[in-house]
Amino acid sequence: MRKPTLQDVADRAQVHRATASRALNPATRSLVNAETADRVERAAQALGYRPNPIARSLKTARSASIGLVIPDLTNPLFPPIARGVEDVLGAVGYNAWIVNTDNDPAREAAAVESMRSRNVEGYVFATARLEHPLLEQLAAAESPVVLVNRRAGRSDIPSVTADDATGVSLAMRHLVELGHRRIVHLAGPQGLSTGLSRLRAFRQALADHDLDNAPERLVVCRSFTESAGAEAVHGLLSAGVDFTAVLAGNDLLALGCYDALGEQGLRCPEDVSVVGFNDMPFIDKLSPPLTTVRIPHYELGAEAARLLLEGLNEPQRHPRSILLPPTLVVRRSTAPPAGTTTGRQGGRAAGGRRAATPHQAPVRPVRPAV
Amino acid sequence: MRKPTLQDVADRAQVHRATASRALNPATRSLVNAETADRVERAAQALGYRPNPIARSLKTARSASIGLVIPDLTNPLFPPIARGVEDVLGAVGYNAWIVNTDNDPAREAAAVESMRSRNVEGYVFATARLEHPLLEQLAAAESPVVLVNRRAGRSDIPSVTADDATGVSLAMRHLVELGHRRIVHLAGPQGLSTGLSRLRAFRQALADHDLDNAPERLVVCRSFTESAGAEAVHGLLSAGVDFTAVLAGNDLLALGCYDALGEQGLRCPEDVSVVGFNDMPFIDKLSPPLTTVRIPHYELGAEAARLLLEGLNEPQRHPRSILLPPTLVVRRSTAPPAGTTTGRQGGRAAGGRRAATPHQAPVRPVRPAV
DNA sequence: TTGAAAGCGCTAACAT
DNA sequence: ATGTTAGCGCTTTCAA
Repeated sequence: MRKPTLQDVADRAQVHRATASRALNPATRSLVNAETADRVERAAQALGYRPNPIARSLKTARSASIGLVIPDLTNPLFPPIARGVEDVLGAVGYNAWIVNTDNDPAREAAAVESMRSRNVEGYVFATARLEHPLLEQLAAAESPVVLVNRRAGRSDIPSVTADDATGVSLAMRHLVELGHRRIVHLAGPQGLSTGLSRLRAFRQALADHDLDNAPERLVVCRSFTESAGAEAVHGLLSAGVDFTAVLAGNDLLALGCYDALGEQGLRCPEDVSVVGFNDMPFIDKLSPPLTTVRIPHYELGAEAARLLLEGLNEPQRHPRSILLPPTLVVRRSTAPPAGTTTGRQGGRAAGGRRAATPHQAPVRPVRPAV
Repeated sequence: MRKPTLQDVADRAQVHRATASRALNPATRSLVNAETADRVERAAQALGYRPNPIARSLKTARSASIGLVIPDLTNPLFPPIARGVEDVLGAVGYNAWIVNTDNDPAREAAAVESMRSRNVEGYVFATARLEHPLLEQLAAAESPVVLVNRRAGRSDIPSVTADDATGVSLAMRHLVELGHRRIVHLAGPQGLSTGLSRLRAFRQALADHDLDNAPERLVVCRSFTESAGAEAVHGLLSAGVDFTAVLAGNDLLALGCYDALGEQGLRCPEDVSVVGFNDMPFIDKLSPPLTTVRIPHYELGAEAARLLLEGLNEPQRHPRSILLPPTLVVRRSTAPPAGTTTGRQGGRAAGGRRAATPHQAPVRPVRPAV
């Protein structure tokens, strides 16, 4: 039994296949006599007819699908974004074609070309760098593109990102209210909007709280990875930098921070408080559970998909970018610095969805070792 | 500048487009005069010609892509499998179309139909259940299908899975050598091959080591989730079941086990040893780091892709299934049971790639509370 | 070895 | 309101 085509349906309904096409397409159904349309409908039903999207795509140059470009699916950040994108698209009959670039521009370009040749109607990029020729090129060609999680340098490409400034501000307020004054920032790569904006917000927070902007308490890491975080903290400790808390540019850097502190015999939070960024899956299972700025990744993906669909439907509409509010999730990796007589509750300031109940660490006059 | 078509290339090379097609297709290139072929090649190069896969697919009913059906991308088990599949496929110019089913047969069926209509050439399923009508149906229709991670009840569908029997055996030997005699198994759902085969292997191991097959020390969980694991252990504890170690059906169940033990004030490994299954990302960051049976998920995916490609190229070949060997990764969640005078090294027995160095827990006569 | 012709299944001008 | 016609870009008989 060959798969029925539109011609088969038309034959059975005794109409021309063009009529059958119109009857079956919701957008053109009104052009055809209701009775005829019904007949076609029933014929299609009876035959189990399913339109062939390949043929349709060849004709229309559309595909009901978009490309989702991510660095690497095995980075736990991205699956929730992908699900958000897919769930929104799926609701309107669209699909997402996922590609991993491993941060390789050549792979990215190849993937985009491959998707383009398959008539994807737009792209969601989670790989944006501040300098990003391919994105510039797509934007110049007016390809529908939405950035998610990170932005590009030219700000006229629509994006959906977390409000890093607010996130950093919440985290810093929390630390300051606990009594910390010497806070290190492990900044992410400055070629990424997330790395840059969090660093800027850190500087702003230092100013807001009248804290020293000591250059030695800032480390720009080469990547958002556990090993880069560990390396950074080892460097700080061996340089004898004085600090009681670390604001990590993301959770993986915080993880590396845990590793390095552990190796040096320093305890968290008794000796050093640590705050992460993202609240990635299972990060609450660390010991101690990590205080972190939660970013709603699923919603980021969902909003990005909505923005892209909007762009597809109303191409002339002015591009928008969306900032989603992060929240601080206070867990047990933050506590008053050693030497503090009373830990002050950081609760209200935290703004997190969970109550802020900093672990009351035994007060011990420990300093990061030289 | 319109995208160049084959006709444009043919015009430039002064040949008919059929000739151009032959020249550009490696498989048919030998049919055409070498010089002519070269001319076509250069024309294509000059124009930046890229074949249109949609048109090709409409004509040939092939697509150079396959469907990858997984339950949920946000389960950390699956991204490595997906990468393994994609990397192998990518090397031969194939793509994978990833769909999430959320374990919903209706979604799965819809997804498969959607992929089929897009001419995918085969499927890798990571969602196999022992009873799986859709898989039976695809197998009956001789659609190229390879199962990964889990198998179906009918064993004639090719699959790539871990050798669970060996994995369980390694884990049980490790526990027994540490001195455990009363070991609980948190079994996964018995409708999944992983749940079933690990349970069977557990029973076998009890027999091999002359341990009591006490029914109260077996809990079949409704799902492979943290909450199911916690529930199971709460049940055991409130029923007063006597045990010193837990073999969890997977890492998430082990995680739930940690939660429940913690809530009851029991410590791991001092009071109860725990072994997981999978060695999923970041599971080594738990406190204590989880001893677990490592399954090579990336390789599972890679092998599945190879098997599928093989099936596409040699459809008549007899179906094979592949078992990949797991290894035991001994970390700090396993130790001699309380009351043991000397912890025996379980090293050689473990068979893991890391040396087995069980944490020497202080010996305290603690029992799971009633 | 190459060209001619047909057609994969569908949609959209255009005509009636 | 429906049918006619043409064609999306490619591959593959068939004929020369």
